[in-house]
This record gives sequence, C-alpha cells and structure tokens, in this order.
Amino acid sequence: MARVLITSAIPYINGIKHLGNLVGSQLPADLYARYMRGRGHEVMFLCATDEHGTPAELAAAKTGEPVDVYCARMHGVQKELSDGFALSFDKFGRSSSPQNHVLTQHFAGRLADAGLIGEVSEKQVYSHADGRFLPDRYIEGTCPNCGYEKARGDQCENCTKQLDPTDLIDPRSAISGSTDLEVRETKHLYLKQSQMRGKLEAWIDSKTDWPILTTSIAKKWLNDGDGLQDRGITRDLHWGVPVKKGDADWPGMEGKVFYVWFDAPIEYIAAAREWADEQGLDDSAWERWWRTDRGADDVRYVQFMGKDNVPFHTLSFPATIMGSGEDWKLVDYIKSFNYLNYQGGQFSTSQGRGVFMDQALEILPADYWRWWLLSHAPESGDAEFTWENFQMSVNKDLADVLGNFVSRVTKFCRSKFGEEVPAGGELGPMETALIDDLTARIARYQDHMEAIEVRKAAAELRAIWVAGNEYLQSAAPWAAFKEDPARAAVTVRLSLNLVRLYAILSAPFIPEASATMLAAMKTEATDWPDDIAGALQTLPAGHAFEVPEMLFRKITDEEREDWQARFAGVRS
RNA sequence: GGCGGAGUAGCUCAGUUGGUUAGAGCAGCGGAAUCAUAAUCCGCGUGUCGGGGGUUCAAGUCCCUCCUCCGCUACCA
Repeated sequence: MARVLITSAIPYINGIKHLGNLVGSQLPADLYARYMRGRGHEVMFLCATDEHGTPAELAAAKTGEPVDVYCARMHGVQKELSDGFALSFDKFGRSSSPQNHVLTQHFAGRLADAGLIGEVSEKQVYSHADGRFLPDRYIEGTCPNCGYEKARGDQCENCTKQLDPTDLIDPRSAISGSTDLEVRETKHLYLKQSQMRGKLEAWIDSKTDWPILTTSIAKKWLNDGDGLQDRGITRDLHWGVPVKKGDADWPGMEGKVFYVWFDAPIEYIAAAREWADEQGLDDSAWERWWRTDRGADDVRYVQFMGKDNVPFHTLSFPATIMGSGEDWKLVDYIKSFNYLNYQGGQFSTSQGRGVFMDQALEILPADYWRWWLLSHAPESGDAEFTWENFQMSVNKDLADVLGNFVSRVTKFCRSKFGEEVPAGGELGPMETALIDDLTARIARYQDHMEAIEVRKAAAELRAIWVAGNEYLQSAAPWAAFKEDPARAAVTVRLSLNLVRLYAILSAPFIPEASATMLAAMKTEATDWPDDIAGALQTLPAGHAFEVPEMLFRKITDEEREDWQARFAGVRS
C-alpha cells in the first residue's frame, strides 16, 4: 500500500466557480483521489479557499460585511458546492486559518534566516479616498499609447500595451473613481527566488516525466529575460497573515501582511494541520504527510491545477520549501490542465457567462457533470462545452450504455428468476471471452488512471460498459431461457455481477450512481477487482438484489434548448 | 512582440522512437434482436492529416516557411 498526497489548486474565495474552474483542478484531483483510495492506498486529499488579497476586501466592503465574516460565509458556500459535486477532500481548509498563519510566518522566518528575504523600498499608488494602496489593476486612466480612457494600471485592454500605473494620464481609483491619489514610498519583503534559480532548474530538469505543458511554463520563467525574478511577498493590507519572522515581530513591517501567492500554497500544508487538529490528532499525524524527516519520504505528492497556476507551483512554492532548509515534502508530479471554453467563447466569472457550480447542481445531479467534464477534460488543448455535446454524451454514455444495461439485466432477472441471483449452469466460451476482454480492458483502464490520462481512462471505462452490452446481446438470455434456462441463468448471474464490478470501477467518475448500483445489488463488497473471473462470482446464486430506480434519466431537447438560452447571457 | 499549446472524418478527439490500405466515440445510412430508459448489438469511412516547400526508400509524425485559434507574459488570483 502506497501513500498518496493530493492537492488541488485552491480556489479564490470570491464568487462561485464555473465548470471550467472545476474541471481544471478539483474534479480531476478528486478522480485520482477516489481511484487511489479504491486501489487500497492511503490518501490525503487537500484543498482550501484562498481568502486573502484586495479582491476579498473589496467584495466584503460591497456586501457591508467585515471581511472575515464575508470569507467565512463564502467558504461555507464553496464547501457546500464541493460537497454537492462529491469532491472527497479529507480537508477543505482556509488560507486564513490560524494554522496557516503560524506556518506562513514560520517559513518567512526560516527564509529570512537563510538570507533569502530582502527588504525593498518601492513606490506604490495610495488612494486617500479609499484609504488603501491600490494594486496596478485597480488604477484606471487614459492610455498614453492609444488614448483609451479606461486603461488599467497594469495593461491597456484596448492596445494591449503593458503599462506602469504612473504612465497613465489622469489616473483615478477604479474602486471609488477618486483622483486623490499619491505615490507613496512603502517597504516590502521580497523572496530572492533569483538566488535559487540553479537549484530550481536542476529540480525541474530532473522531472522528465512531467507534462510538457508544466515544464515548458516553468522553464520559460526560469530563462525569460534576466531569468527568474525576485518577487514581493508582502502587501499593505489589513486582511491577511501579519508579517512576522516566525513568532517574532518584524521591525519596520508593522501593519503589513504576507501576499496571497506566498501564503496560499503554504495552506496546502496548513490544511493537513487543520485536519489533524480537527481530528484531535497530534502533529505527527500531519507531519507524516509533509515532513520527509518524519515519515513522508515514502509519500507520493501529486498536484492538480490549471495552466495559469503552474509558475507558483513549479517555482515560487518550491523556492519557499527548498529555501526553508527544512525537510518539507516537494511535489513529485504536477498535472496541469488547459481551459474549458463555453459555446465558442470563454467561461467568464465577471460576465457571468457559462454554467456555474451552483446552477449546474440545480439542473442535474453531480454525476452527469462529473462524467462529461472528466471525459472531455482539457488535457491536450483547450476543450469546449456545448449543450448539444453534453446532451448527446450524457444520454448515450450514462443513460443508454450504462444505465440501460443495469436496467435490462435486473428487470429481466426479476421477471424470469425473481429478485435473486439465479443458480445453475456453467461458464462457457462466451463468458471466458468476456472475462479475457474485461481483464485486458481493466488493465488499460488502470494504466490510464495511474498516469492520470483522464480522457483515455474515461474512454476505456465506457468501453468496459459496452462490453457488457455486447456480451448480453450475443448471449441473448431472453432467447436461451425458452429451451435452456440454465444457460440463461449463467448469463444473468454473470451480468448481475457485472453490475457490481461496474459500480466499483466507475466510482471515481460517478460516485453517486456507483453507490446506487451497489445498494441495488445489496452488497458491501467493494474491493478493487484484481482477478476478474473471481470478482464476477462475488454475488453467489441466491443472493438477493433489487431493481434500482432509473440510474440516469435522459436530457430532453426541450431542456437543452431551455438551458442553452438560460445560460447564454449574463448571470442574473 | 516574446514564449507555449492547438489545427486529423459533419462533431469531440486518439495517433508511441517516421514504416503495411490514417483510427475511436458520437451523428448519418443499412441490418439483427425484442430483455431494457424508442434502449442494445452488427455492418458501412472518397479525410487536400491548416497551406506551401524540403529531408527520406518511406512523413500526420522530422526540418523550413506561412496562415488561423487559444493561453501566458511576472502587481489578477
């Protein structure tokens, strides 16, 4: 039994995530976690909300809540939705947790001791009306290049020119519109990533099995321009982890907090600690996952994220861990994803375009979304969601191929043999052929799951479902029953066992339907099938079962058209 | 602009280090079957592998060039 640590990129606290966000990290991470658990491995699957930063403060101000109250509420909303999608986190933590405060300050102290933190005095724009420093993107003005009047301080959306906020003509706060701005001197801490460039590059180079998408992004940042740049890790904000050197004050940094990209990845570790604390366990319980000197040296650590998050996970966070000089666990494999588009354009949180997690669950159960999203995961390039494709895929794969198989087998048995596994007959050549076919297919399915080839795994699983229909069609128990009931009994007995087998194999993709199938078969035998022939005899003759409710209903054309119209425009 | 990804059947996509007539699912057409959610199963592919050029006995695969789409570009997280 192996031990597998799995983290999914942590979603920002603001708003509800859309399906593109979901399929880019949390959902495939859950697939992998469920599969690894199914194989009998010990899994620690962690996620959290990323709660700090200016956007959270502004969103809270807008709703009139104190920012901690706002974050607590939104965390609850996101937790509920992740439960709705059956995401099986061992802990869904919060980057604002006390555990993360302690760890973030600890890392900062270690990095400072190692000489990897520098203090830099820099000029930033302060807005008197807003009472805060403004990030570049929150300053608007006229573009000096093209004259566009709503250019942002980081880049002009009209002419795409990179800007510095001080370049803008007639700058104003994008928050309040105030022009009462001032360039102020402020001191910040920088993580000297540049000093670790060689070490990081050697580490990246050693990861020959990583996806090209992952390593190419990392190398770009390592080698672009003057090489890896140092990054500021503090901000003049109120909401965040106060700047401290371990548990000691940091002279000159009073009133400042660590910046999100520094404290957010550390929350991966803190989430494990939150989990241990919640369970009433001591530090060794989480350290055995995270400290290689305390038991984590045999842990395999896999991260899931969208491609936009790759630089932080390949460079900044490893720099933090390596720079600490302590024996923290580094990631072993990074699975990154491209983007999912929506009906020819992008999903857009700001424009409310696309389907969001809460809306998705309002119209269909999680398994429908899980299956479509995972079987179309944007692995080799950006992928596209269309309602036509969604309707066709889900109806065909889930309702016709899998759902109908369960239905035809259980109902046929009930009408001819009653609601128990029928006795009699011996396995013949047709059964042997099926078992051989399944054995080969399941081996391929496992290979794809081990390699986290999500689409290929889904395609093989579907083929495994099809194999059941092919077998049933050629064995034709409805015909055999008339002259050779024992022959029909063999077929039905095997097919009922197939239902159980399918439930186990399919659980990582469609956990709710899988549970329904197991309940209908009245079995708690859910061990992963190593020997297929043996696994298909688990339910013995005489074992009672029941005909389940329809596993998957079909999406009608009317519904599809309705949803298409409803989600075309702006989210209400 | 720079970097990266993608461009293969009507649609969504596979195609390992270059090697027989380029594949799968869906859709479409024809058939079988009637247990089942009008479901299932079988058969059917004349594709300029984005365009052009090149290397090679042999190119979807390698090289050059051009076109299109997408992402990133370090203060959005």
